[in-house]
Amino acid sequence: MAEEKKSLNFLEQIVEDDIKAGKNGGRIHTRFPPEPNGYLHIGHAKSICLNFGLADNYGGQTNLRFDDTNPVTEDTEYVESIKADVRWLGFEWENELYASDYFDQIYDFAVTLIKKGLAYVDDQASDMIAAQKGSPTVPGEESPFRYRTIEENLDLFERMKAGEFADGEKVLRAKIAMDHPNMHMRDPLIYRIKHATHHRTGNKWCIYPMYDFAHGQCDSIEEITHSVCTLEFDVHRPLYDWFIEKLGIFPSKQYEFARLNLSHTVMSKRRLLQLVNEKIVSGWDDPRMPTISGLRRRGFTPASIRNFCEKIGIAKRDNLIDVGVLDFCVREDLNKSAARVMAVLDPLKVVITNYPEGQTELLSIENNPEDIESGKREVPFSRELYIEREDFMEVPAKKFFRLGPGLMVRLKGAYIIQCDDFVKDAAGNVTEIHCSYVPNSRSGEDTSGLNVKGVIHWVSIEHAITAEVRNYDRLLIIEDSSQVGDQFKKFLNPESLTVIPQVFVEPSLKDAEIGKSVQFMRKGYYCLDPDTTADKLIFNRTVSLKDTWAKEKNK
RNA sequence: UGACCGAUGGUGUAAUGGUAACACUACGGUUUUUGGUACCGUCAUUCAUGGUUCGAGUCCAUGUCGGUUGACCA
Repeated sequence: MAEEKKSLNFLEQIVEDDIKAGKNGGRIHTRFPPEPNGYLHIGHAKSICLNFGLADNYGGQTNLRFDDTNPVTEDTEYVESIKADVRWLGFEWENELYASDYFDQIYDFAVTLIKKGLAYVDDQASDMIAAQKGSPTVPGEESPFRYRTIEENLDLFERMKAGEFADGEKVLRAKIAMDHPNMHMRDPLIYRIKHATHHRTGNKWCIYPMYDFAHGQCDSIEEITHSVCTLEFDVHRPLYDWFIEKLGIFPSKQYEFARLNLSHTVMSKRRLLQLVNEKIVSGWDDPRMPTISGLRRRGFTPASIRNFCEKIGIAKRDNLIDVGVLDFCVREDLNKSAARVMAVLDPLKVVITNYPEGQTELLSIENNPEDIESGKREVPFSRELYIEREDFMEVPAKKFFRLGPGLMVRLKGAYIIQCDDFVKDAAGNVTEIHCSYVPNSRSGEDTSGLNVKGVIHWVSIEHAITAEVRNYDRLLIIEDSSQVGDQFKKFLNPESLTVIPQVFVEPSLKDAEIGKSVQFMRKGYYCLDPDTTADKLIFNRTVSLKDTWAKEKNK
């Protein structure tokens, strides 16, 4: 019995060590903690797969917890989209929770801190507080309000809660050390006044805890064992631990991993929002967006995204993953499942001169050579066809295995044809080509003995239906958007969306379902966009097929 | 210029002191009624220097480079 040793990432290692040491009775409990102020993106998918995966693999549970401590920016619209996206990715949470569920408890935690002399109300304006913070190399100064009595702090904090003060008039701060080398430990703000309506608690509260005084407390209340977050929270960990220790509550532990950076796109919520607000994209679900909803509309499958997250790994060093990896994952998945169909995107008319006028025959073509179970469909063939313009060359290049004067190709699932002649317009463009077919070369019953190298796709003009095609490509022309900051808009790819208003597709596509992926043979994977109407089919390109001829051609 | 984190092929991720591996990309080739898929092959003395050790990618020290961190955001 060959024992295959699966290599562990550093978090799995920690979890296994903890289980071995009997920590928390061997219990594993993680959480995915989005703030409901934006849509989920592929970076969140990495975190979702990590948190749910860790729990799944070690018999644990995962909570979905909305980090809703800032009523000004948060909304239920986002809550709903986040839930839908997590489910679509294939995960089911143990408990649906909200930081706002714990506002009473967190308030009590603050009171506890005040009573221990570890928190105080500061009356200063934010710029004053900021000035007193000092800098990484210069110690901060203590607030003149730092040594108020416990009674006074208790009274003031209660009156903050009661709504006696305006926004910004007072804050509650933890009393740690103004000369701490870690800036986050210099008496951080833990409560602020915001007279705003919260999406869940309405107007019950006018004070709200800050992230640092909410996240770890929620983790602790839920007895989360492994609180996994991204690297930038590393510097918050001493504070995370400080609150838990001073409060004497369940000791959740925080661990940090490197967030996903994807090439040729932007990932920060702020920049994605900018693309939406400035109408550079059509919305959060624009197929060019790295959002889960954008990827879904683009035609990515949940399995392809999960595989992607598995493939890129978990570590602590900064990384930049090439979008090509995502392309690979979706091709890998769709290759097995997507039905093959024929679509001509850039038509060139072909007349089969020796095929009877008015005759039609139905050819039976397999739906997917990778999946015999998928069966066959009937495709109509007739005298006049469209083929792809790029499949004909007036003066064929070396190694061009398609049509040109005197050259032969197989029409996929049909006959072998030979190009006899072509017609040009006044401008010198080829407008149609004349071919003759080999009657005994019909696919599956070929007795011609001919062996042609090229196989091309086609549609019967008489039977074809039309559709709009939206070809998507990478959002940016540069790999690493982190190097250009807010200048990223200067590097938008003008070809991130190319619309082809009218293409010709085989009639079976009349019954295409929204969101279902198909392969346009020799072109790429496409899926029907929700913008589709009764009289207009719209297909999004998920990803093109690999094209080694494109490379050969450019040699 | 403080604190913290990191450094392994073009890109990611492994190797848990004992022969540097896997995937993607790229480049060759085989198969193919998709120039797709599948399959085969090619591409590395682990940032530098010193130390510990029989043995170091791994441990220690110093340096270099990169990242994070100073919102009444999370």
